[in-house]
Amino acid sequence: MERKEISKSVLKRLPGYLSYLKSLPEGSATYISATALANALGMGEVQVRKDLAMVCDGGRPKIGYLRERLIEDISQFLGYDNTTDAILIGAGKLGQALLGYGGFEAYGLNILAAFDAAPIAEQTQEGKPIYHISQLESFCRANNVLMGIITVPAMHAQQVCQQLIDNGIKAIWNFAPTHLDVPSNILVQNENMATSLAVLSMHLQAQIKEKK
Amino acid sequence: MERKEISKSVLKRLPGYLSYLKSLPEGSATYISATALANALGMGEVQVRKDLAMVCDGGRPKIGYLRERLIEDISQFLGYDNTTDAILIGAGKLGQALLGYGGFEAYGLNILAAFDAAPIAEQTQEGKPIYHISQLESFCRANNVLMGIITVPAMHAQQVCQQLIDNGIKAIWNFAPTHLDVPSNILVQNENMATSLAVLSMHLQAQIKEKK
DNA sequence: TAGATTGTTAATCGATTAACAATC
DNA sequence: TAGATTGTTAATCGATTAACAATC
Repeated sequence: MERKEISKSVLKRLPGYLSYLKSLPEGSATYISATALANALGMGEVQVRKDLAMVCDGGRPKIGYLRERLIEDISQFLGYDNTTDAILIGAGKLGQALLGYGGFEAYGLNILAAFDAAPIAEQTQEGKPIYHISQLESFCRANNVLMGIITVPAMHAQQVCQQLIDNGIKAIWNFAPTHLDVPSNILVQNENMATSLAVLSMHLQAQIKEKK
Repeated sequence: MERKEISKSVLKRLPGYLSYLKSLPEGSATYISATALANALGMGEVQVRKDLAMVCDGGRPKIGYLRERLIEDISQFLGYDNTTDAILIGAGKLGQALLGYGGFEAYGLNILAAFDAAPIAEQTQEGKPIYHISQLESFCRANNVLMGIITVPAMHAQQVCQQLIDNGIKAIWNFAPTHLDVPSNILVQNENMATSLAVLSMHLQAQIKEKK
């Protein structure tokens, strides 16, 4: 398989295919067609086929794709098979919820530790260490961490972001509802609840109006 | 101002403008230009101008937009000024973090209560009630709730989703990492962590490869 | 063979960007 | 007036969809 340049829109759909494929019971058919996948996820079948073409080499006409193989290919493409170490800054409610969420391992994400300006405990219920923010530097150097998760209040996010970059972080998952200024080689992925809410409440407004 | 049809992409950018405008200190200039906004958020200025044109009626050439007015217009457009009531299903870690997060009020979202198949407490630390899932129906009827937040494990999400729809919910904020099948008049907004992670880890893979 | 499916090439659609006229 | 800015019209770009040939 030749690895072509992949667009962000395709990339964002891949986890959906993967999770659906994985959710199929053990005894399911060995092969699955793009048509079946598309129907299950409410998408166009051509789109599914094109997306799959990016990550695996070929289904078989009239039969479809080898399910197990497809799972493997997508997982590998998304890097789920080799884990990424990350640290989390801001051990508040949201931060602790993320620390406690066991599900990230399935995505190859391993949160090593949390940092906070005023740690309330030495570790979480699950045993993940919570350090004072002053330990950030030495920890990053020692563990060669590349991903940082920001769950501090918006007010402090930019400053924390800068600290992360200074310590070698290359990718930032930002839960703070604010824009972060970063150099072009650093990637910020905003988990923006406000954005989702905007879409939802616009839909409700339209529905309410319609009813009148 | 004539309310035109707004695209999702524009809609998703509006909260960003709003939060930046609100973050400006009290004593800031009365007017702000699209150019200034664009620079601050790292966007194209034409795009900002076009977006703003959707929600407010006109800035003044050479001067810009009235900052206060812009905040008001975007807030109103996004429906932040009239609150939406919501209920949350699944009072696990993530559910409780969302229940406890005070910031949603600023977005006009009011989570009335949580429901769970096995409630571990009668209410959260913050005093939000946690009911048994069997109470869902009567609660929805009594309070005319239109938005539901799903924070149950993926396995149960579709079933919970159906219950919500049966009880009159029109918009669903889905935190479960799974696809939900719904009728076309119901909106599902997926808060998909896997999607974000895919983008982030792809970036890291590219960086690591580059280094070699 | 007929039919279901894949994969590719072309057409469409929508969103972003560029160019420019209008305004203060 | 000159220059900064707005808002609009046209061009570009990218992604989705449609049409179709290839395959088993």
